[in-house]
Amino acid sequence: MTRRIPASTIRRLSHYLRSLEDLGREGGETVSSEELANRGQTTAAQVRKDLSHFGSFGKRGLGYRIDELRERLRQILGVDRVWKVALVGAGRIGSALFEYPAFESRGYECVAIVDSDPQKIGARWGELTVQGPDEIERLVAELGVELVILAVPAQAAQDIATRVVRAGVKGILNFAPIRLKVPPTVPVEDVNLVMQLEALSFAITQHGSGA
Amino acid sequence: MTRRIPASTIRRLSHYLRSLEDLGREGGETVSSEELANRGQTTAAQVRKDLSHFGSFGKRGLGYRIDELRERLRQILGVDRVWKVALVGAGRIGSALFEYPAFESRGYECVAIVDSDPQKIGARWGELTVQGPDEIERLVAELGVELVILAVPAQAAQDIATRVVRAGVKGILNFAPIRLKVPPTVPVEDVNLVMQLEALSFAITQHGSGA
DNA sequence: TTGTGTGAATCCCTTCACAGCG
DNA sequence: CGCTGTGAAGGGATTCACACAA
Repeated sequence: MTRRIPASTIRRLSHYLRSLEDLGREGGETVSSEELANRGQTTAAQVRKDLSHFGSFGKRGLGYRIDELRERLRQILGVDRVWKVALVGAGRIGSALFEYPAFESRGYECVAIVDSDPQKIGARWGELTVQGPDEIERLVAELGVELVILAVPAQAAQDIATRVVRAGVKGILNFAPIRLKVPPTVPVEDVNLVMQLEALSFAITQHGSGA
Repeated sequence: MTRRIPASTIRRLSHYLRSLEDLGREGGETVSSEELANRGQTTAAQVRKDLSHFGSFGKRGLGYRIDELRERLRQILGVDRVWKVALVGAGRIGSALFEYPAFESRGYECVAIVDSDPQKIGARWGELTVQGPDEIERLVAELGVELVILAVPAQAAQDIATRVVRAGVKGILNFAPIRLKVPPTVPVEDVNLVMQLEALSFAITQHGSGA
């Protein structure tokens, strides 16, 4: 049904959904593409074009009904349901994510925590107990884990990735600074803070010397 | 000197620099654009085009000298020096970043930590002491802070951003889920994990229904 | 009149192809 | 030869502009 959608469009859709929330207006009211555009860094035409890829659910002369648009965006992004997530790596990054409130409120439920450090195995994190790495396959299968957040050191990441994919995981949010080799059917999102810092230092350096 | 460089190019340059490191070869040897391409998700032509924006420092018939290319990439990205960073927000994310080893090894030096929680103020983190938010302007000025990592709750983020920019900060790595309003001369990089999770759930959802 | 939906035009990034240098 | 550097061609995403519906 949907054509090939570029990643930039998805990022914007995610942004529109966020914008709807802090709009401070009732669900029955409407928003215009113009308004949505002002909240992201984009244009009204871009908003309409983005949405038009998925059907036409705006009202001419009025705009988009907020609750309708929200529901539609949730469907498109696939967040109109709960995703079961396993956290692999119970270090600093792992614990930061575990406590991250936006996480659960957006429909991502952490159902398992795994770490290889014997000191951590058995520890209670809220309702969960940290499990050893041997348990991964069983946990994925028994709990129906669909997403894995991979927050382990680089040298351990590929092995874990291979194993969880084989166990049936459908997507990976990867914090390890390596390019994971997984089948093309399993999407991987890389979180790369060094890259983002370098984008900053580049922008600053260019700005100074360029102008 | 340099033209308008798209963000995608910068991301790739950052990647090339990383690839040079885990190439496991001496600095005096050479790499071809082909090899570099195989390590990123790109093509040989793309590598050459990316590099050509900044001059021609490859040798025809041979490739690029590794140490020369590394030095050049560092210059381009602005990481051929140490950047002084202040960490604002000493919560989970903050502590994760503080401990992140890649951080310091890439030339980003954390020179100050700030938090508004009275329980945290005064705590020792390595060589540093957590400071109160009133100190921000003074710290930025006295320590010559150039980058700020903003890891505070959304409602506090804009205020901090405005203040550190006024105090002379040149760039911000923003973990708060809002779009910061800052002058166009101050680049902001947003770290948005929810967006990345949504990109995953979109990809998985589409994959299942589309094919 | 207002604001959507959408072909057409534009712009920009990527890829191609090859001249040219080592 | 081998591999870079780069104009030219190609493809995709953004922007424009306007018909049309409420």
